[in-house]
Amino acid sequence: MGGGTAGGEANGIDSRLPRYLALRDDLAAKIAQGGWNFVDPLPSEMKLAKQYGVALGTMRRAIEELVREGVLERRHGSGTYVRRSDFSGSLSRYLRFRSTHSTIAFQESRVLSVRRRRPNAPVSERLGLDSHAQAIFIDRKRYHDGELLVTEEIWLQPHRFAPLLSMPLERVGPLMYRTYEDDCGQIVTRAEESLKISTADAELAASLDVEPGSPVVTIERTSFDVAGLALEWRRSHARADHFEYRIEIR
Amino acid sequence: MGGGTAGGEANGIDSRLPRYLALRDDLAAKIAQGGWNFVDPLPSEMKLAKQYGVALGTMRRAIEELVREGVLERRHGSGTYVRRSDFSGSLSRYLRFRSTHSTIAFQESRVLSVRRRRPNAPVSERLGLDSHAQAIFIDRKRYHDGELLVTEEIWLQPHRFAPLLSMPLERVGPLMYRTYEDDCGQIVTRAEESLKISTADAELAASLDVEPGSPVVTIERTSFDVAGLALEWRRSHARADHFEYRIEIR
DNA sequence: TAGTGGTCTAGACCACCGA
DNA sequence: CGGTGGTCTAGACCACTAC
Repeated sequence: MGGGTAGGEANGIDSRLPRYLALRDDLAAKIAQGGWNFVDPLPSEMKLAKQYGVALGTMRRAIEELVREGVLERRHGSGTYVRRSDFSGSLSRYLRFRSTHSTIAFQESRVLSVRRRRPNAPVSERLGLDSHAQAIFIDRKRYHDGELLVTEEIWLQPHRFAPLLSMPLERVGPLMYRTYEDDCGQIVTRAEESLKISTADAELAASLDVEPGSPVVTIERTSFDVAGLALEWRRSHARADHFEYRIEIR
Repeated sequence: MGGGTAGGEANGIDSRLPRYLALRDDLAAKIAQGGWNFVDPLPSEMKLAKQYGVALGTMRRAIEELVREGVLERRHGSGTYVRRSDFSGSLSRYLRFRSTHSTIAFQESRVLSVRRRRPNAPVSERLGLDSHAQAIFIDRKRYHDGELLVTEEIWLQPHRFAPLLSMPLERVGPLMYRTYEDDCGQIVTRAEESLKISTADAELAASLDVEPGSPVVTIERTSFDVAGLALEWRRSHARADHFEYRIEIR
């Protein structure tokens, strides 16, 4: 049958979206729920198309969406896989701390605590939690050449990241997003980041080991999963010296 | 005929690329040369497909590439157009200067000079110029509420931006990318940006009207056209107070 | 109402991977 | 070699825009 005149669906999450978008959402939901792992391929395009009762091209387009979003990965003669995000990167990809001369990434990361804690209103709102609900809170510091460069507070969806509470602290860092994937099955696909310059008050100055009044970079980030749920909110304070931020604009 | 077995091409720029990519490059080149304007639509997909001797779907895919890159824009019942870049935006989209309380974009921009000038080696290299060649140099300042917040040096490809040399200064700003399009026919489609924090030396402090030693944000950017040529390199120094940078990571 | 882009189908051949 | 994704075709109907 040609055109949008539906045939025999039944399982679409959505209603008046184009089929390929409904399919995209359906696949996204399944991925967010851990329906497929990182090592085995999804069913082939052909199988998925038949399973959903759509043409191959339509299924391909749905998959293409998720590939563009960095959620899926195609390997030519092999199959389509859930992507192990090098997104873990964003920071490591975009942030660099210049060690005197050369440009080197972070060296050490230390997680000071992981516990349940009630966030304040703005954080609570960003995570879409009830105002009195608890979240998971992580306190973390980053060093380079033994020098403390970044302090971070990280707030997480309480239900999705419960496994972190019972892990030894050393195992939580240093690659948070990797830990999210491996131990909690949560995949971050998108984030919003904002960067400001401020000066260190006494407390921050002490914890970053700089003079009070020194410039400090504050980065706030909200990270989302495939389905658009805010998984994490974090705020990082970084020493402004040795700091560089790179980005590509399209 | 099915499959990649070519039919009757002849005009493709490229050889062993998929057809839709060769088409993309061909269209891109035509756009970069000003082959189509902003107000009239390109020939319809059907016409283009016939003109190039490919199937409609193949031509659509080529166009889709350029749409994703922000070069073309589709308007449903109307046609496909060369996009007037709101990229002009990157700054206005990502950069915000917080005026005490509210978040407002730039207000005023003043171009101090536009002239030929020989860039130093790093800039020269970024623009892909001979080491002794001249470029076009622009000196610019930006104000908000009468307060000077940004000073900028802008270096441009000498041949492509010659029209700027004979324009009244007031007409050059404040929307540079728009000027590039309207008066020079140059469309920026991509940019790389890097951001650092430094402290103002005497000269910079004077020109930004802050105390020497105050924190200053330095943003360096290289901008490219559809074909991948570096059109512009610029460096901006901004007062760190009232400064915010927002970005989405994908 | 004519023409444009948007969605969907069905089926072909090619290029690559892994057993 | 069989199976997977990658490219390409040809043609249908839908949704929108502009006249």
